[in-house]
Amino acid sequence: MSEIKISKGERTRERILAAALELFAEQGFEGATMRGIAERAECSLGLAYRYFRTKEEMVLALYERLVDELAAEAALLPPGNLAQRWAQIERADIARLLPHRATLAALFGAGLSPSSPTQVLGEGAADWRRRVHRIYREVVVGANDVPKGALREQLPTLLYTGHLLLVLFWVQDPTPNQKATSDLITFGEEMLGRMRLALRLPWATQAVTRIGAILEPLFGDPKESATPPPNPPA
Amino acid sequence: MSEIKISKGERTRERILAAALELFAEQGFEGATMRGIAERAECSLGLAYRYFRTKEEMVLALYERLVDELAAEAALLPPGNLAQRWAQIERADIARLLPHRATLAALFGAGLSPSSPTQVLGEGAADWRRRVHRIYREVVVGANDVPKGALREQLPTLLYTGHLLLVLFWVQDPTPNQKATSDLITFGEEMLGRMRLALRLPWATQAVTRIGAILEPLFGDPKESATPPPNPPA
DNA sequence: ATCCATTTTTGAACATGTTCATTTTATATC
DNA sequence: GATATAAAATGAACATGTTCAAAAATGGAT
Repeated sequence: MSEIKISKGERTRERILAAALELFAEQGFEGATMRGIAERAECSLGLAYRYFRTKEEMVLALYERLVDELAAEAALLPPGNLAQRWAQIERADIARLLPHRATLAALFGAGLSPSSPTQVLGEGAADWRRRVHRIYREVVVGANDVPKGALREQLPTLLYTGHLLLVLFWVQDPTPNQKATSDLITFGEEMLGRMRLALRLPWATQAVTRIGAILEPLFGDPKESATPPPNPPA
Repeated sequence: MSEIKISKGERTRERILAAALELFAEQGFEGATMRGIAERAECSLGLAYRYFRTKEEMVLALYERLVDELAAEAALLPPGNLAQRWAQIERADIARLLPHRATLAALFGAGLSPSSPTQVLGEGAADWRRRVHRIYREVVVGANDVPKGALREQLPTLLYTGHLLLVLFWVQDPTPNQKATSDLITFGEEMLGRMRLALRLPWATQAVTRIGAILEPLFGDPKESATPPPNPPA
């Protein structure tokens, strides 16, 4: 067998992660306890913390895996107009996330707290944020109806923002079968379909550029400009 | 003194809440401990839990107070076009929330988890969600440039959604002085200014109506349609 | 004043996320 | 093979959110 040497630690880490995801699926994020995870992984409590600094980091590991799958899907996307490509990938993504809805809800809860170490928009997540951004760049570049120019720079950021909002919405969506989310995708698809028409209006183009510029610092690398939200003294 | 009889419990509750807000401001949400709060309020740990079922509920109490202030601001809003009214109230709101940014971040973190008892979009928050919705209805109704018709029903929902997103964005905004948020408000103001022009396009009107319809179930009363996100077996 | 019911208050106990000093196991070096 | 260095693993201890049964204070009716 020509297998790459896989350290014992790697295998243990995998075992723990598997146990964690099982328990998350069975009992939800806060229902699953670290002790329970360790028990199912047949290891001690402390060991779990050797491989995952925190419970949330386990969800983050799941998310990274899901991002890889999303990238694979995007690569296989057939050519077409932007609306089709966008809708298809969003629908596929939502479907793929379905078994993990409750688990991801935890990420989109705690992960949105700026103080959390697993902050979705923080330092720790910068790498896969870049990766997702690249995915949407591909979605745009591969479309056959996207005008050239500055839009090519801003559109991926906009689509990425839309994606995050869509997932956030989906996690909260109380309608049966998350129909509202589905409707929202269809709606977005139609809107994107009218894009070329709308971009005839000069202020529409300008609007896209501006909102892209505003959004960018949030999704770019958090640099020295990053301000941890202090509580200014009253 | 013609004071309304105020029970001892009420006073204690107030004392605990004050202590909590102080500590939140000084040490952030998770920095502040329930024991610390109880100590500063000069009461026992258990007593704090008599008046607040959970730590998050204290933040919720703060938020309710802030919503009341927002309502007061809205009532004093001078007449004008929708764009002006909207921008003014958003700017005032953000400014008012500033001292509590880190504290509110906790709400917008944990509160977005569908499993949280203090869920922003859940049963417990339904009352003040209705209240905020009513505020935005006033903002719309009081504007002198809003066309009649279905829009009058959908616009408040849209503005409310925008408000939530804006606050969410603001809490995360890493730019110095939250400049990006400020830019976003200005941008929104200009867009609303072009509203009448845009609504000449029939599909634009239709778009607003549709997205309003999609969003409504999320902000309406959560009824039997509410589906707590289960983790379907893989 | 006395008694009773209600409200208020307490402090101990529990569950769970997290840390850490220590021990055990694997791996490389002689 | 013996030994030393690094990796892996342990379990006790800690901090904190939360619960709860019991005690203390309060207030009204007799």
